[in-house]
Amino acid sequence: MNNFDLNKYFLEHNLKPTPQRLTIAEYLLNTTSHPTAEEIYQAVAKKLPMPISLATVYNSLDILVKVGIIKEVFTEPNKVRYDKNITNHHHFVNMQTGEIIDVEPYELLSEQLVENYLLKNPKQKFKISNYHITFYGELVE
Amino acid sequence: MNNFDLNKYFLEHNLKPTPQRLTIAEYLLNTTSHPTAEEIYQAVAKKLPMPISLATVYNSLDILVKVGIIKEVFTEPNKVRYDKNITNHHHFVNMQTGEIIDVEPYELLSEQLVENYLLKNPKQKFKISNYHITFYGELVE
DNA sequence: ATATGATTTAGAATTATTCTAATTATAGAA
DNA sequence: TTCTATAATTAGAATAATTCTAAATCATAT
Ligand SMILES: [Mn+2]
Ligand SMILES: [Mn+2]
Ligand SMILES: [Zn+2]
Ligand SMILES: [Zn+2]
Repeated sequence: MNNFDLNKYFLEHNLKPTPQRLTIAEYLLNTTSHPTAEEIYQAVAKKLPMPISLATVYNSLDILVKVGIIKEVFTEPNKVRYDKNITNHHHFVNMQTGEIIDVEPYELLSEQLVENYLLKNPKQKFKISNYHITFYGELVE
Repeated sequence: MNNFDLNKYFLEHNLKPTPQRLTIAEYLLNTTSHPTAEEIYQAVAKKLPMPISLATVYNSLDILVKVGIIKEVFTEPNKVRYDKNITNHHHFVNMQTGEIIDVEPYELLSEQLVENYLLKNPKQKFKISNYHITFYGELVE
């Protein structure tokens, strides 16, 4: 999504495309990392001509989550990260660096997985609406 | 694990079986819920004859995690929960109540899952040492 | 131009957690 | 037994992430 689309997208969702919101969204859409609010605040503060407050960063992120441009991810204790990748996907945490890498879902397995968990845990009837896998490990080679 | 075992277990791991630690461990071992430090603090304070400090709860929980009597679970933003179930397992979050229920792993699928994720994401070579699934949904019937 | 509501802001407040430094408990040496 | 070293606990301060509050600014429609 480029700047033009972003502006349009905001208007379509009845969101004022303010410089703060646009810069935050643009920053997220141009990174594959999964930054925290603080990291976003630091980066966006440098780009904007006017000062920005951390409250605005949190407000904007909440709004962007609500309209569905971004997602929140919880992979670590006491830290929320934000993700431009809004498709269903999973995360690999590099235990050496802390880096979080997107992992594509495997639909065939996905169906099997949910089915089998339903069978395997018969005591309570779950209706699973979604699930998220966090992989932990390291990169090799 | 009963009280006697617990005492023995502590000694075997060079941990003084203090009333605070024993009461915290005992509380966790007798619940299937996944309580927070604050919930544990409240419960344990009632049981102990002497007062206990929240710092001791956090200290003791860290130690119990380190020796492997309990595990930490992260299913929600900005909240760590503690789990007596130290086997590899997953969690189902009841989105209506917030309740967290253990979900048994399905080993056959598990192997397939890891294998396939390795195949499906060939750009970077992951060495997956473990993974955790959080299911979201509701209970039916 | 003016009014109105939306947005942003600085800073206070809150929540979860960790740190600090003093106090208490305990086990082993004398 | 007393002494002593070390471990454990404590209250409260500090920190980190987030949310709240209430005032200031901005934008839009009259
Ligand atoms: Mn939020
Ligand atoms: Mn901890
Ligand atoms: Zn992602
Ligand atoms: Zn569990």
